[in-house]
Amino acid sequence: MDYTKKDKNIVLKQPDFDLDETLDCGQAFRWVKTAADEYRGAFLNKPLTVRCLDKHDGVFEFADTTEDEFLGVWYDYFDLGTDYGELKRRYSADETLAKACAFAPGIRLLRQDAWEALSSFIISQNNNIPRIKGIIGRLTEHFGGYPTAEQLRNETPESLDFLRAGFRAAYLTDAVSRVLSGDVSLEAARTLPLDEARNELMKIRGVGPKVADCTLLFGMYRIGALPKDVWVKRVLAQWYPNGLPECVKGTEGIAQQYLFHYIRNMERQAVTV
DNA sequence: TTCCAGGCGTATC
DNA sequence: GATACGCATGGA
Repeated sequence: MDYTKKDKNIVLKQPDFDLDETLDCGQAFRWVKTAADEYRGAFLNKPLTVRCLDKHDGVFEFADTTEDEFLGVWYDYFDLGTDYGELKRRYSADETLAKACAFAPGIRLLRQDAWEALSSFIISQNNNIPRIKGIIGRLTEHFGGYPTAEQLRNETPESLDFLRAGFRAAYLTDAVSRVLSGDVSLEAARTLPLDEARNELMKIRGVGPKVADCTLLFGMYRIGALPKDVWVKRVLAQWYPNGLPECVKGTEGIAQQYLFHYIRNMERQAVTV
C-alpha cells in the first residue's frame, strides 16, 4: 500500500477507487458529498472527510487522520487489502460483467458495521435511496451519531414517528429487542454457513432474504451473499437467466455491486434519452 | 392522479 | 411453493 503522512492528513495512492462510485452507490447511506471530490461520513463514531486530489492517478486525502486510525479503521473499512484489479480481470471473462466493471471501475465493497447495515437495510425495504438517506439522517441527527441497539432500547414504533419510516419502525424495534436479548446473534451470523446465517437474521420481523443478504454482505463482508432486490432481479432476468457465470463464484456480492450500478444507470440513461 | 422505491407479512390456493 | 395484496411515505 502506497501512503504518506502529510501534516495532519494521510495521502493515499490507490487504484480501483472512486469516491462517487463507492460512497454513493446504494451500499451506504450516510456519506454526504461536501464538494466536487469530497465526502464526509463516519464508521461507527469515527468521522472522516475524504477527498480525491487526483482522479487520474488515484490520489486521496484522508483529512485529520492519524496513521494508527488510517491503518486501524479506514484500511479495513475501504477494503484496501483486496485487489479489485485482479477481481475485475477475473470478472471480465464474462461479456456483461466486463462492461459493468468498465462502466464504474472504482467501486469497492465497504466493510460496514453489522448493526448499522442490518438496521439501515430494514429501513431500505420498499423505499428509494433518497428517502432512505432522509430517514437515516433524522436518526443520526437525533442520536448524535448512528445509534447502537442499546441506545434504541427504550424506543417504540410511536416514539420513532419523527423518523417518518412508516411501517418499518416496528421492524426496527423488533430488531433492537432481538439483538439485545440475544435471540438473534450477529456474531453467529458472521461465521455460520450462509443459509443458516440468513435464517438467523430472518428471525427478525421485517427481515426477509433480501435484507438478510444485505446485512451479510455489507455488514459482515460475507461476499458470497447475493441480495436480490428489484434491480438485481432485472439483471438476472435480462442477462443471466441461467444464473451468474462461473467467474464470480464465491464473490457474488462484489460482482453484484458492479451489475447493480450498471443496470441502474443504463436505465436512467435510457429514460433521459 | 397514479406509480414506484436495494421487501416483507399474510392470506389463499 | 407460488402468487396476490396491503403497507407508510414522498418524489417523479
